[in-house]
Amino acid sequence: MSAPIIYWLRNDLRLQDNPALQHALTSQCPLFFVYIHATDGQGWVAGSASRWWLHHSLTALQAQLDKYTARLYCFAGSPLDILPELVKQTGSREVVCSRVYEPAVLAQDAKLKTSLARHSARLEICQGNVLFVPGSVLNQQDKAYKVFTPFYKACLARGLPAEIIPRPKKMTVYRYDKPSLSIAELRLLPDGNWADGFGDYWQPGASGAHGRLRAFIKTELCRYREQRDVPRQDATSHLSAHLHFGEMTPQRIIYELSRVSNDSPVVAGEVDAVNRQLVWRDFACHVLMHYPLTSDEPFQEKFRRFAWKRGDKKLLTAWQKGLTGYPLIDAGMRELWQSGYMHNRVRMVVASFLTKNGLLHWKTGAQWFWDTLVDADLAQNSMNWQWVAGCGVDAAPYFRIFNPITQSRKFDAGGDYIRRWCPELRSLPSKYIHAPWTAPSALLQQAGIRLGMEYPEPVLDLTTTRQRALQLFKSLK
DNA sequence: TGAAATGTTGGGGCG
DNA sequence: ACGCCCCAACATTTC
Repeated sequence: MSAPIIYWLRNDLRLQDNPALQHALTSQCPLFFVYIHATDGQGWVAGSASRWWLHHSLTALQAQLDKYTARLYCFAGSPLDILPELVKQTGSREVVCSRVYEPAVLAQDAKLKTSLARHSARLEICQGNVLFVPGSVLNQQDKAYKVFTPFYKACLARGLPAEIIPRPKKMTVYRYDKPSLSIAELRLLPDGNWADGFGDYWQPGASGAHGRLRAFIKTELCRYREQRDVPRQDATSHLSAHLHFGEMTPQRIIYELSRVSNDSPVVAGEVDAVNRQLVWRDFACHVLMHYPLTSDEPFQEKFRRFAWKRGDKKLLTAWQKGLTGYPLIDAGMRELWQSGYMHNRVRMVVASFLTKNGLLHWKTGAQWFWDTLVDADLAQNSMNWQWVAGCGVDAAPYFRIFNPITQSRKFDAGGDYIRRWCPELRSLPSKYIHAPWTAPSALLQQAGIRLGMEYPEPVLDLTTTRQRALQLFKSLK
C-alpha cells in the first residue's frame, strides 16, 4: 500500500466545510485518520463535560467515516511522540491538520514541525475554525484590537466570509495494521453518572450541529434579539460546543443565515445580531493569541495587585452546588451541572456574583466552568470571565455589579426559569420567587419551604458586599 | 450586555 | 380656586 497522508483530527471534527481535509484530498494519497488524546496533561487540559462531548463527537465522526469505509485510529499520549512514530512506520510524507490558536498548542505545533522535518515529513496546518485568521485583523498601527467595536467594524469592512465546501464524494483510505485504540479506550467519559443526562440536551457531532442550526433558523431566529436575553426562552443558537469542536464552521452559519435574510429581509437585523456574536467569538480567539497570558493573568496590569480572595470554601461550594439562596444564581448553576450549559445572561450574573459580591478570583469561576461546560473553550472562557471581573479586554467597568434579584425580575419575571431548575421553589408566587426570604412566612409554609432547610438563606448580603467591592475597585484606580 | 442615589416634574388629594 | 404636600414616574448623576 502506498504511503498515506496523515489526517490529524483536532478541533475540526467534521468532513464538510473542511479546508484541511480538502487539502489532504488533493494529494491522491490514502488518508490515515488519526486522533490523539493528549495525556501529557499540563495547564488547561479539556474538562470533564468537554470530554463527554468529545467522546460522542468522535463517535459521530466515526459514523460519518463509515460511509467511506474509513476508520478513525485513536492514540493516547503526546502528539510529539506519536506522530513522528506513525510517520516512521508508514513512510508518510505529510501530516495535515487544522490550526488550533491556543498559545500552548501553537508552541507544540512549532516543535512538531521541526521534529517531523527530521523524518522528512511536513506538517501542513490549514486555517482553523475562525472567520479571520488571528493576526490578520489589525488596527491602523498594525496592532491587535483591544476593544470589540472597532474590531467588529474592521471585520465587517472586510466582509464576513461565507465559503462552504461540500463533503468529499469519495476518499481513498489507509488501513493501519498496528495497534491503536478505540474511542472507548480513550476513557473520555467521566466516572459516575453525572453526565448521563447531557444526552437529553445535546447531540454532539456534525449532523447534530446542522440539525440545531436548522431548528434555530426555523423557530428562534425571528425573535432572537427580543428573546435571547430571556433565560427560559433561550432563543440562542446553542451552537457553541459544536463550534468549539469544529463540527461546524462559523462560515457555514453565516452562509445559511444569509440565505434566510435574502429570502426574507425582515430578519436581516436578527441575522446581523447573530453574526455579531460570531465576531465576538473570533475576537476572543484573536485576543488570546496576541496576549497568551490572558488565560491565567488579568489583562489589565493594575489588577495583578487586586485582593481577590484566595479561598472561601463555603461560598464557593454554595455557588457550585446552586445553594446560594439567590434563586436566579442557583437555577443557573444547576442548569450548568445538569445539562453542561448555562444561558448566556445567567452566566454573566453568576460570574458577577462570584467575583464582585464574593470577591473570589475569576480563575476560580473559570476553572469550574472549564470543567462543567460542554462548550468550554479557553479563549471564550478566559475573555468572558475577565470581562465580567472587570480586568479584561474591553471589560465591564468595575462599578457594573449585577444584582441577581433585579436581573431575575427583569429577565425571568414569571419565574419560569427558576421553577425549571429549582423545583423546591415551584409553588412560590412570582412576586416572591426572586427573593424567597421576603415572602410572608405563611406563604413559605404553604409552598413547603423552610429557609435553611428546603432552600438556603442567602449566603451573603448583596448591599454590603456591593459596597465592599466598590471600595476595593475604587482604590485600584 | 447596571444599580443605586439623587434630581426633576407633574398629577391628584386635601385643607 | 388655590397652594401645599406626597409620591410616582422619569431623567441624571454617581459609583
